[in-house]
Amino acid sequence: MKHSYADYVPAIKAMSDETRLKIIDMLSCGEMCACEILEEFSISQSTLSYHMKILSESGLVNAVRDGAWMRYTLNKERIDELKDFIGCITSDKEDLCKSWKNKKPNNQCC
Amino acid sequence: MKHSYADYVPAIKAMSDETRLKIIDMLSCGEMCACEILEEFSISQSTLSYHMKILSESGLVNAVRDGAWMRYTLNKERIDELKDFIGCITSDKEDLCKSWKNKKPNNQCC
DNA sequence: TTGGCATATCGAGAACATTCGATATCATTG
DNA sequence: CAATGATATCGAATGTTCTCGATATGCCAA
Repeated sequence: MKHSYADYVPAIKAMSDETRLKIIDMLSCGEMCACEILEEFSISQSTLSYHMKILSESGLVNAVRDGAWMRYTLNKERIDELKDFIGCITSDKEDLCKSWKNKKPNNQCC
Repeated sequence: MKHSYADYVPAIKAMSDETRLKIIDMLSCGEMCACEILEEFSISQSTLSYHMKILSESGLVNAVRDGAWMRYTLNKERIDELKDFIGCITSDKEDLCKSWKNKKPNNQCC
């Protein structure tokens, strides 16, 4: 698989915050609107808006306006891509490994 | 599964950096020492040491001293835990969802 | 068309992250 | 035990993230 690390940094950064992790967890149950989400936290409305922006700009969350409300859902495709990416970089890969290893005789370092 | 969001924040933060993602990718090929890793980057030795500290304190990477060198490996167990956690918070869960949804009649928001 | 509710943006302050060069520590080898 | 090489830590500079209150915008309903 081809991938650029930088392509995934915003999504991983989006997940690297306790509040946003909980929001993702909540959205896994299905669509929620901003004010419903807000009720579960002790943060200001502007702070929630900031977090929702980070989540939606990262691609992990879809945001659609419905009248006065914003309705949020998880972007499952994007989340699957991220999971695949993490699976990929944490598992052995013949080709890439050849270029990083095998440069030195065994067990010899610097 | 029981989990606390905060337990996973350091590991996700550790992954939210391009340099560290590449290091994880490199380590997926097997053990490497600091100076081998350093060769692949254009960063100072102290900066690499900082990144390796973040990775090892997050639990994603094992660090063992071998004489003058540090040998790094991926902590596959911890990585699997993280993958499980991400899988968990991004998939529907009967019990938790009940507490977040079903508070209001259908489709009614704030 | 005005009032009120939902959400977004702005500006500022505090906290945290990243980088570096300099220096300290620790291990090995002569 | 001195010299050298590998790694860690320190202190400072710079950039980024998170939070808030204040205010703006967008939408609906009377």
